[in-house]
Amino acid sequence: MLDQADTWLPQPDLDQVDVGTVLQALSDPVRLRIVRLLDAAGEGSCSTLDVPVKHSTVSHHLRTLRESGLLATRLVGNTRLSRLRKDEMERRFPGLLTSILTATPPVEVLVTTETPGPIS
Amino acid sequence: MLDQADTWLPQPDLDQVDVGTVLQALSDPVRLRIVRLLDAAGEGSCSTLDVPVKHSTVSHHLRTLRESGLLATRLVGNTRLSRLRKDEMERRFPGLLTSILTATPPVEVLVTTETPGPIS
DNA sequence: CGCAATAAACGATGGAAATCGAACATGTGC
DNA sequence: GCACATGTTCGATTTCCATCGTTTATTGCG
Repeated sequence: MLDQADTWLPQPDLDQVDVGTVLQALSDPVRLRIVRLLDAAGEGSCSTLDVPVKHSTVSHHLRTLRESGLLATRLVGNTRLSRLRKDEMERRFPGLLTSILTATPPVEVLVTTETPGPIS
Repeated sequence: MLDQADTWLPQPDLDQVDVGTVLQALSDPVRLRIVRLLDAAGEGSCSTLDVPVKHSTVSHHLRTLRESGLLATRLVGNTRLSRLRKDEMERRFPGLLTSILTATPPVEVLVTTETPGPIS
């Protein structure tokens, strides 16, 4: 492993990835959290990601994210370090990932119903 | 025809909308198509949208999109014209809708699945 | 006042996906 | 070699949701 370059899991060419596939991958709350964690940490593995599901489920989500083009996974010994394909995603879908990662959480307000006009 | 202002269906305040909710709404292919059609046409109703599902299903999707903050629906007679809340979405999630609406379809590549043999 | 048109509300159903546990594979270190 | 840690894969289960047909409500029109 010392004198050898990293090996990577197969990943799709982003030119052949549809934006609907990416949105589908990001629609799951756990996967969205994984994406945010990876953006903050740079890299992460199945066991280091702090998500409220079991390891087998995390593995499934990481596979989904990788097959949708969002992640790149490199094999280091016994662990698999995944990272966001941020630059490539930015070239393929400019502004998409950035807008999601920089999105602020919703404002916590008690009374909410904005009704522009009377209904009945 | 009357001198009365339009009435609108209730819609959420975008400040209280989570980006995950929007991604969830956009993850469905039919809803993504509806969003694109509305972006192109400006406005549309349940019967004018060209989607491959029944009207009741379109109604359900329009409701989902409206409750996620993506659509505003105004009542005109017995029809309901929906439009994208594009400007508000741009302020709440800068770049998100734009990146999705301007996303190019995946590149169609001719892939030879056979082994690279001699060209006969 | 009926009648057609538009669309939402309702209930049911089929299929897809998330989740889990167990089994299996692989690499690490003693 | 053996025990342990890390992850994937498989099968089963369960939950969610897209879809549909029907019904209900409202509007517009004769």
